[in-house]
Amino acid sequence: MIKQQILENLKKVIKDLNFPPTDIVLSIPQNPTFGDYSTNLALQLAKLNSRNRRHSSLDIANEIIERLQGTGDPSTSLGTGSGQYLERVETAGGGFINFFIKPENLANDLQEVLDREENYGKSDFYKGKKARVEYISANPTGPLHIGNARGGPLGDVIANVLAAQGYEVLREYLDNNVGEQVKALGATIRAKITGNLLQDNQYQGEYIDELVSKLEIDTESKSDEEIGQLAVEELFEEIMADAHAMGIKFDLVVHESDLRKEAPRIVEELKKSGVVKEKEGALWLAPNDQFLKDRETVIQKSDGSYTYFTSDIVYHQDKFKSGADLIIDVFGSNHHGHIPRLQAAIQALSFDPKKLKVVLYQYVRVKRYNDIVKMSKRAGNFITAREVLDEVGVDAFRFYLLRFAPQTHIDFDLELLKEHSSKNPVFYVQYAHARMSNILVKGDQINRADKGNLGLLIHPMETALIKHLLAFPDLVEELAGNLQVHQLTEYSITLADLFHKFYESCPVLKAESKKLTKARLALVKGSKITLASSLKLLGVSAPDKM
RNA sequence: GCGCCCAUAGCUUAACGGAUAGAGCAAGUGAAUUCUAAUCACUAGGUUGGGGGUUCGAAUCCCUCUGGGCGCGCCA
Repeated sequence: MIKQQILENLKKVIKDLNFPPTDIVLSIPQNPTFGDYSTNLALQLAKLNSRNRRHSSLDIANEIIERLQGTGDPSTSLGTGSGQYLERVETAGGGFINFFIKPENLANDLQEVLDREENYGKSDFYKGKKARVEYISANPTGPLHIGNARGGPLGDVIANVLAAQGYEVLREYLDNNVGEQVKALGATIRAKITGNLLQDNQYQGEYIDELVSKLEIDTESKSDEEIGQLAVEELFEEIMADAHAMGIKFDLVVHESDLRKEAPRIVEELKKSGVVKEKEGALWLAPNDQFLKDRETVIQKSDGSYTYFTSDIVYHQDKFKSGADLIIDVFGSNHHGHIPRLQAAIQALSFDPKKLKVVLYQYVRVKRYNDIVKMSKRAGNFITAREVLDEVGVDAFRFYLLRFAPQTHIDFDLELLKEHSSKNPVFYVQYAHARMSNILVKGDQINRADKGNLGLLIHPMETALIKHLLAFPDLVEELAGNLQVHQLTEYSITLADLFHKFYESCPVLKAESKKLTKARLALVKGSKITLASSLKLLGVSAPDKM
């Protein structure tokens, strides 16, 4: 691959020139007049290289270029003579180094995509490493609502990306099936059945009525807690069904009722670490951390029972004990206060808190006639994930929620929902895939005596498309590190865009020559491989017809 | 009061500290002897909430103000 060779040569050159080692970024500039690949290396070196301040970034850039030109070996040389890869290298913008690659050489790199087929974009970089990804983990006191449904596709795609990079991934869900909330739900249902007036702090909403008719509970013989447990079991099943409808399956479901059994043990362990103190008859996690000093948290209540926090410490200890190298929690933003405490507990138990990465997402807000709908399970005014899912379909649902960085506050316009679904860019992307499939099916039927030559793909639209295809493996690798998986939607939209443009300007089956048809078919195939891979990571279908 | 997140075109939003801030929707003008018009080309739309600072370079980092979301010890 040309990009890798340029990187290697740059690395060698900065070593030869005695510059300090630095990460070299070789990116595809948005503006093609800045070359096929570009690096800001000289600008970075000028900053690092204070002892050599007489060198401006432009001087450094020219020095690097001069050295590159002289590397000699034709196969990897950056010389611009015949048989070599580069058309030219130039400096611009005060120190950027811009590489212009001969289009036919760039086109030959397409072979890599064709050879790897559905494995394109996968790597075994993290082979032997284990990752655990927890997501959704919604309270089973009501149906999954659209606000926190965002965590589903998000966690799912993070897991997909990690798996594509070689991690052995465990997808897991925590079912909070015990605690005060369960009693409160039980009390609500009892009140409904017995006809007593609902007090404050009880649950409302139609789903309560549905539960009442579905469960047929005998209120005489059962406590609030027992009633609540029945309800929570039912709701858990519904949440799992909703997750399934979103294309999500879990490898492991952990019930908090099981974690609570280990609560006494974990309290003892924390005591031994010296981070527990007794106050007002309860036990508190009180780590020696300035930031957490006034945020002590109860781990055992004065009545001897335990809290969710205690369960979560047990849970995370299990995750660490299982030998996971990477632990990811996808949480709604309202959990942010929980995180430093959890990290403190992990530290107290002598595990490495750096292995835990928390992805916080903001709740999706729903607008109805320009008003933001406040969503609360207790108030019963939420919009369920299922309503939206049934309305727009799973592909549009996932793609929409995955398009934006998790920390952004999405405002979802409910009244434009239907229209929104047909305008969702997912269809633009899927249409591109259908076009690719269609061309390949037809292309299969024509006589292709000539062997294709990828070097014929030198139209600017072809070059732009090829460059984008070649960037895919780097993207997936990067996402496994930074978890910014929304970039995959961006990538697939751009790929579709480039393909549609290529389609308009470069006839495939009706190209000037059979050879060109063959080469273009290869490009269509490479595009299809790459687009299908990115859609697969997103959990969105790649239709052959639309 | 303290803490976390956000503010980019009319709307929804993108952009490892990089070059002329990029898309889609909505608006306007075009494209059918053509591999799928769920497409393409073009037009219009921006002082990246305000003000300072750091930097060769800031939507991005720091400070501050404004406006919104979320959270803050016996809920989960």
